Amino acid sequence: MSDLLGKMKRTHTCSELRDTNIEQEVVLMGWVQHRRDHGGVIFIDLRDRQGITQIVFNPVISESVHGKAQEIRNEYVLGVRGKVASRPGDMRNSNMETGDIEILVEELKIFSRAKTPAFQIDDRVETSETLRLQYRYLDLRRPQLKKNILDRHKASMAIRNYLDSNGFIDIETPFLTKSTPEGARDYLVPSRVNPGNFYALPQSPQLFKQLLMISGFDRYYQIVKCFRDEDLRADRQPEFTQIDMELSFVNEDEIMEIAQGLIQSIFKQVLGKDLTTPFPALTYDEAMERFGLDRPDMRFGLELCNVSDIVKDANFKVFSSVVKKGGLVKAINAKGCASFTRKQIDELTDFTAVYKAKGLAWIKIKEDQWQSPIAKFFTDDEKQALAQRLDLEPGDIVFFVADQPKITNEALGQLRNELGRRLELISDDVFAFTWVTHFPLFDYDETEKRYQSLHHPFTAPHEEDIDKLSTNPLDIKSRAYDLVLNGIEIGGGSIRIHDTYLQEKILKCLGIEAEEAHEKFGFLLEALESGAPPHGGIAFGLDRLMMILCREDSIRNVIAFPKTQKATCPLTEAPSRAGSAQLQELAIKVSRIPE
RNA sequence: GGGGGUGUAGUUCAGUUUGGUUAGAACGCUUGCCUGUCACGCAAGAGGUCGCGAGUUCGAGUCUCGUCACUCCCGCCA
Repeated sequence: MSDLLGKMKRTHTCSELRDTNIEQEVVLMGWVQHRRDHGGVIFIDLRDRQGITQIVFNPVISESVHGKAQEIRNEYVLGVRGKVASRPGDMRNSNMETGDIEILVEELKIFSRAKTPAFQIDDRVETSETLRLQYRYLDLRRPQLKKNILDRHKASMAIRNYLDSNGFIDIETPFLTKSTPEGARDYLVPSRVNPGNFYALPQSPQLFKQLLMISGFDRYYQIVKCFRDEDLRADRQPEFTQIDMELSFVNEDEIMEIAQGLIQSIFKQVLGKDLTTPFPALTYDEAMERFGLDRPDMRFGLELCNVSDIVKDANFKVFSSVVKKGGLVKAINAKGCASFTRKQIDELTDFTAVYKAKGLAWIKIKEDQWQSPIAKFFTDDEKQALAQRLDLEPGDIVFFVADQPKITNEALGQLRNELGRRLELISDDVFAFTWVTHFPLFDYDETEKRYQSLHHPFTAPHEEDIDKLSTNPLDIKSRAYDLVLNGIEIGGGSIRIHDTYLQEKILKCLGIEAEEAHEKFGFLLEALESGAPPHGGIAFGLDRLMMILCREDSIRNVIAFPKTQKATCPLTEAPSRAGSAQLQELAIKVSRIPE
């Protein structure tokens, strides 16, 4: 039988007692982290959310309490009353915050006995993902995961305080709603009272926050769950959290300034780190040109270099024919890496093949010659031009990818990141932010033969580009911006279209007919006609941001109850089959549910 | 949908290349001893469907095929 709490009242946490508390009578409550039974005296590390304090059971103080303490095992939940005692000099533990003191226990309550845990509650012992998720409540007792969750709370408070003091209003938007016109698959929820009809869980509160602008709540925010039924990744969960904001009567500069302040405030509160603002900004075109990706990791150099013009007439047909077909030949000079082995080069070739590059050409620059399978194809003039453009010096190795622009940029951009990792140019302690602006408004979907919004169809184009709608839509730049941190997109937003006429033109360009538009989000179009302020916003992925702040490499480690890669929860065993009575009530034909 | 990695004691792993007697280690757990430890120490002990299924073989943790789970990536998705 367990002891009850009774009149026992916790006076302190396990992190706060110090030398100054000596002789005080205190009551601590918590879990047993370790026990060290010396036959006579028993030491126990008592753990709670805040920390660990050593408690001591000594038969000299109480024979009966010491006897009872012999039963104690790891993870038992205890309440102890006793006196704070100083630890004599060499018995102090400088590794513990509370290492100068200990509690001499006079009264012991065992609130709860615990089975031997499925894994040790200790960061030093790695455990499989399944087991961690199945016993998530034990996993959350471990220091690192606990710290991540507490840091997330700090971030959450920083966000609320900052946005509140900047005039933002926290407004909840519905989870049971209608499909939002963004790319991802929706999670559907059947409606019992409307048989055969479904709600969609929101992929983001996009339409609602625009409606709130039209309502006049000129600064809105929400820390809000969003849902996307797509395959998972280390940085993607089917339900994730956004810091969602929308503002009226502002342009992108103001939004970016406020967003920077928010990030600054989060870093200050969570890490105590002062970030310098404004963050640097790149246009999309510049990011693609220099880094090959729209989310460049700015912690290191190794920039990409376009050499298409130099090799366009080269005897090396792989290069020249690509250029003639409108492709791109770009290169990275890995300074001082001419010592790369054949094996290393092969690994890098395989690496770029993942991103569809057909090959990875290379040249090692030696003192007197170029060592390379392709060097012989270049004239002396071409070699000289390459050497100058790429700043080639003896000891360098330069990698080339030649392909359609999309593939060249992606493959070489990813290779750049890989080289950064391999050459250890990337530090966890550096936080390199950059804005990426002037995204294309559309891209072209080859399979569906039509234009698609890169962001979403409510993103405003730059004013000077509007007349390209009828001539060259792919040249239109949008008023969208992403915030990139260490090569990871942590947020993005845009100025929205607040003009019905322009909105209709854009929808037409996207091939969305009036009828279809009306059916999908007619309510927004109608609202735009009811007095819409100029407005725009931004949303940050809180999980990704916390992942970087906590130096984790998976967002699962900053989410209390995440899902596996198959989108299941080993703890609750969700998703699970529904009973046929339940399905019948929802008017879902049971016979069509696969066994 | 596709490619890679992993799966052996409660946990983390070794053993698989080259099939061969009773499958090991560390931590954890149990019991005993121990009054100053702090990942206490010492001694003894328990603990195995080698993910699952089939096949090859005199013989499979080890080879083959299938399958499941976890994970990383491509596709997909901001």
